[in-house]
Amino acid sequence: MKWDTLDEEPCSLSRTVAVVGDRWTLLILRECFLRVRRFEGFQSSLQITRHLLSERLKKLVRFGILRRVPYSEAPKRYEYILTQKGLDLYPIIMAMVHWGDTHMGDERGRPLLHEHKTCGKQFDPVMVCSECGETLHAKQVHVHAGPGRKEMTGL
Amino acid sequence: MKWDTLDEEPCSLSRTVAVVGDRWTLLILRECFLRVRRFEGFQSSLQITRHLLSERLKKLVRFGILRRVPYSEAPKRYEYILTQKGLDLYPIIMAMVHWGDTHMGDERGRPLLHEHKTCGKQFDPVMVCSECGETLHAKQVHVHAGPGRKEMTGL
DNA sequence: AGCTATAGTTCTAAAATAGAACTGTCAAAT
DNA sequence: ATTTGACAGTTCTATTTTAGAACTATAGCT
Repeated sequence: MKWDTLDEEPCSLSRTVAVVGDRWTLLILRECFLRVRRFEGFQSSLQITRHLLSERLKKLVRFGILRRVPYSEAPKRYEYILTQKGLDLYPIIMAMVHWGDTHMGDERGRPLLHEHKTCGKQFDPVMVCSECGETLHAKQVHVHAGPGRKEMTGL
Repeated sequence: MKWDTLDEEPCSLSRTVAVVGDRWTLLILRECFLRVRRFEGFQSSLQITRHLLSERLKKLVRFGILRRVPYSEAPKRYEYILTQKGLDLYPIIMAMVHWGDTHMGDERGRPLLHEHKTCGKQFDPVMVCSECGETLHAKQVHVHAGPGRKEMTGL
C-alpha cells in the first residue's frame, strides 16, 4: 500500500491511522501522557532502537503532535511536548487502555488505576453521544457519506 | 522488540496494541464495522495483499475479536463476524475517526457523518468519566499503579 | 586529559510486506 | 463434458522496514 498518502484518503480513520497507527508510535504516545519528554527517557523505558525513536519523534513533530522545545543551550538539547493536537489523542489512548483492562486482563488485576481529579473517584472512560449523552454502541449508529466523499468506502 | 509477548505486559495499552496496533488490522476493523464480512470483500475494498489479509484475519480470530462462521457448505466458505469483544473496540475506532475529523480534515468536509439512531441526531463521540459524567481531559486524570503492577511503567 | 550525559546517526542482518501467480472446490454456462 | 467464474485462501520472490549494535558530536565535571 501507499502508506505515504494514507493521510489524504477520504476517510478520517485512515488519516488517523496514517499518523498513530503503528505500535511504536502508540507506545511513544503512552510515554508522553506519562510525562516522558526526552529522547533518553523514551529510549530507556521502551527499549526502542535509537534509530526508530528518532524517526518516530520526527514524524510526530511533522504532524504537529509533538513540539520540539529546547531546554538547554550549549549543548543544544530538546524535549518533546504534546501539542493540543497531541493532547486530543487522549480519548484514543484511554479507549485502548480501557479495552485492554476489560478484555486482556489477567489474574493480577489492573496494571493502572485512573483517578478523575475533578470528582475524586476512580473511573473508566465511557463514550457518549455529544447530542443526547447516551452511551454509544456500534449498532445504534447509522453511517452516511458526508461532503468529503461521494461513494462510501470508509469511516 | 518481542512483539509476540506484548499482550502479556503489565500494561493495558500494550496489550491492546498487541492486538489492534497495526495499520492493516485497524483498517480491517473499519471494514468490519461497515458490515464487510468476507475475504473477497476485505481484499477488494482495502487492496491488501491476500497473504496479509489471511494472516490478520487469523490473528483476529485467535484473539477472539472475529468469529469464523460458515455460510456455505459445499464449497465450505466462511465469513468473519465481530464478537462482543470485537464490538467493544468501537470506542477506539470512533475516537480515531473523531480525531481525524477534527485534526486531519481538508476543505472538502467530513468524509462520513454519524447519526445516533436513539436520538436521531448527527453526533460526535465524547469521552466522559463513568463516575461523574464530565468530559475527560488528560490533565484532569491522575494515574497510579494498580494491583497488576508494582513499579509504574505504563498506562 | 579523560569520563560521563545527552541526542542523535550510521551500518548490517533479520523480519515483515508487496505483488503477483498458483491451488482447490463447486456452480452455472456453453 | 468442458470451460468459465466466484470464492477463499497459499506460495513464491523482491522490496521495505526494523533490530541491534556501534559510532559521532557537544559540553560539563574531576
